[in-house]
Amino acid sequence: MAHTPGRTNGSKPRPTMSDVAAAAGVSLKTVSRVVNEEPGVRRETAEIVHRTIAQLGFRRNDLARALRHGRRSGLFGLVIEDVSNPFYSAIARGVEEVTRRRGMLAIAASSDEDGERERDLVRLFCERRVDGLLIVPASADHRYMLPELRSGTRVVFIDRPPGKIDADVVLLDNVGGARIAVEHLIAQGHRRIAFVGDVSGIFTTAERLRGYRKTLARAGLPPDPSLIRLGVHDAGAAERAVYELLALPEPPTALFAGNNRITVGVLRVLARSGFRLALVGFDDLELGEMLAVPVTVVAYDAADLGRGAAELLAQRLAGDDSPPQRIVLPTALIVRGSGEVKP
Amino acid sequence: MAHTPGRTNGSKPRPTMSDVAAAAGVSLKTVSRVVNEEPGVRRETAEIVHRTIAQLGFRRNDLARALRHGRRSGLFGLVIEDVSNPFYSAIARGVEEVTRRRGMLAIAASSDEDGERERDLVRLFCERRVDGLLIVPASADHRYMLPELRSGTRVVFIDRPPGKIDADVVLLDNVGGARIAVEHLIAQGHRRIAFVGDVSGIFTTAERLRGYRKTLARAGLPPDPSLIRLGVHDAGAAERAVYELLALPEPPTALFAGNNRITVGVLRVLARSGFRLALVGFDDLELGEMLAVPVTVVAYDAADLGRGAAELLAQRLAGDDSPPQRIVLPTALIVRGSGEVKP
DNA sequence: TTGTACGCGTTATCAC
DNA sequence: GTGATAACGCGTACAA
Repeated sequence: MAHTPGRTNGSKPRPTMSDVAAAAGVSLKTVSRVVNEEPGVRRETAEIVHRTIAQLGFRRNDLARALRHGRRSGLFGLVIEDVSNPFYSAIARGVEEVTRRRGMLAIAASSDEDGERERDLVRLFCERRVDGLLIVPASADHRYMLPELRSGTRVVFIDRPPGKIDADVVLLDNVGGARIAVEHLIAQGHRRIAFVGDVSGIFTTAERLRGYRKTLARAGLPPDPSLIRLGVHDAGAAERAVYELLALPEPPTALFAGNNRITVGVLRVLARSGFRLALVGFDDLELGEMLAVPVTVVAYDAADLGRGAAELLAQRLAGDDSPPQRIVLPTALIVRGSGEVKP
Repeated sequence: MAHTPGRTNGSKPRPTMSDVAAAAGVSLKTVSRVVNEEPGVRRETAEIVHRTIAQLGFRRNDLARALRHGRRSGLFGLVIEDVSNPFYSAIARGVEEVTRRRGMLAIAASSDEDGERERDLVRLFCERRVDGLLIVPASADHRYMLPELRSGTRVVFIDRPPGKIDADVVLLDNVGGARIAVEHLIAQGHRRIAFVGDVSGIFTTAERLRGYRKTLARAGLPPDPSLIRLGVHDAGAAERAVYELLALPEPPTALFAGNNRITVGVLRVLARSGFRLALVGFDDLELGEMLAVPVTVVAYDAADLGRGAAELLAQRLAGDDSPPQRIVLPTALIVRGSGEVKP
């Protein structure tokens, strides 16, 4: 028996339009017309074709369809950090809402914050001829995709701007979010407010730090470098950072956590040690109101990031060639208790 | 200017193998050999071709590639209830781990628990000629996909068995999970244990209810229908159900929650009302240990569902034609406090 | 080692 | 209304 890679078992090959045409006693083109609901086919002829299609279990082959010159594949490629992370899966959901409305589909994959993996995925997606790319950047230099862009593949970046190329991007208002967080803590009477963040090379960290500094300055509070802890990558590191801060000669009375992982670390310390420390975190937490320490956070609609980016991408594919846009989505403070502790 | 749907702006069309061949001064087949790393090309020739490819920004077209008879598309189609739900996105992550290892990709989409949407997605996926389907069923009758199966598209079901067809499925040990939950509550001295679950038509609800009943019976505890509340679809409904239970002449002293949404509803009541009620929930909750009421749950690795199903699917595509399998993944009790309240 | 001819399943063109 | 035929970009078989 010959090796037929497509069919492992005794399955019949998929019927094609030709098969349908032969069985129905019409021409290939007539079947095509019926399948694509084009005009110019008599009712009865269409009837026969429809019956034959149902009988044979014919399914149009979108691969062959897209092969035709100039045709779109109807596919978006989505590169996110981790498909199973709620923040990113919310983005995926937002993208799906847009693709669904347009009868398209999206392929999502995880870069795991690895620039090389990001490039691999972009290559894979382009080999599949996705119409457009949606990327949460993991790499710092996106010139590698210039050839793709020249070939007509459009790209919109999400949550962080691209590196060394100019392209559309949909961002959060990181500076504004940091501002409302810090202003809230100042309004509670705090003067020594710490910031714990991820590595400063990450765009969102840098922006949130900028907002933190600017707000302190505007309030006339002196900056204190010992109150800033960067390079904190997970909840465990955040716990250690908090203990260090609390061990200072003049410890902070309030803390602004740069993302949800850090917030979790801080909460663990607060729950365990019983320290009184005001806390506002960036990113909402699921069940935030049901935690032992109900947590006050800077929140936003992550799905909106995906929706906005996908819609912008669709607009580009529809022919919009205006200069690259930078869309900034708002953030809001959700008050739950942890941020209202007095100094 | 003519309407060219593929290129909206002044972008060059993608170079093809022919373009590369022409530019490099070799034949199309030579380029093909180089691209696919086939033997039979001289070093220098390959060099030239590689250079030309880089220069032109050529990318192999996987659509055309898959069109060749018997070739695979290298695509899995994943139908889940909601891409942004942590339970399902964990499954997606598990699937991705398998596809990544094999150089494949997965298209995921949400059925939103709508049987018709599930069928639409299966149709879309088949039109794209995915090699296989991974489905968390939303519909009750899967005979509609028999034609696809006959054509060689393989399918593995996840979390719930298919309806009216025989096929591979990867499940959780729902009965066993219910058993350890109820046994745990019995061991704490409880005699009146309530069950709150979703509609009984859902496989997982029915199985967990079965495990609940069986365990009570084996322990010699009399069944009490008033302690069973079904058709509870969200956290709000769960809250109401709990209040009803607590208002009974002989209220329960313990409660087994059929899924995470219900657990959340119960927790809300407990946090607000201060009632003493032991609780074990099916499905883990994020930050379960940091909640005001640290919650004892029946947990499992959702990613394993996806991994297991995707691996089974790959095995089928590799030629395994043994009878349909039913893989059951274990569950485990995570003790955190809410389940250890005495009667 | 390299090249030619053809087929994959579909759509577009243009004839009937 | 309907149908023959040529693309689309690539892989296979076979010839050179």
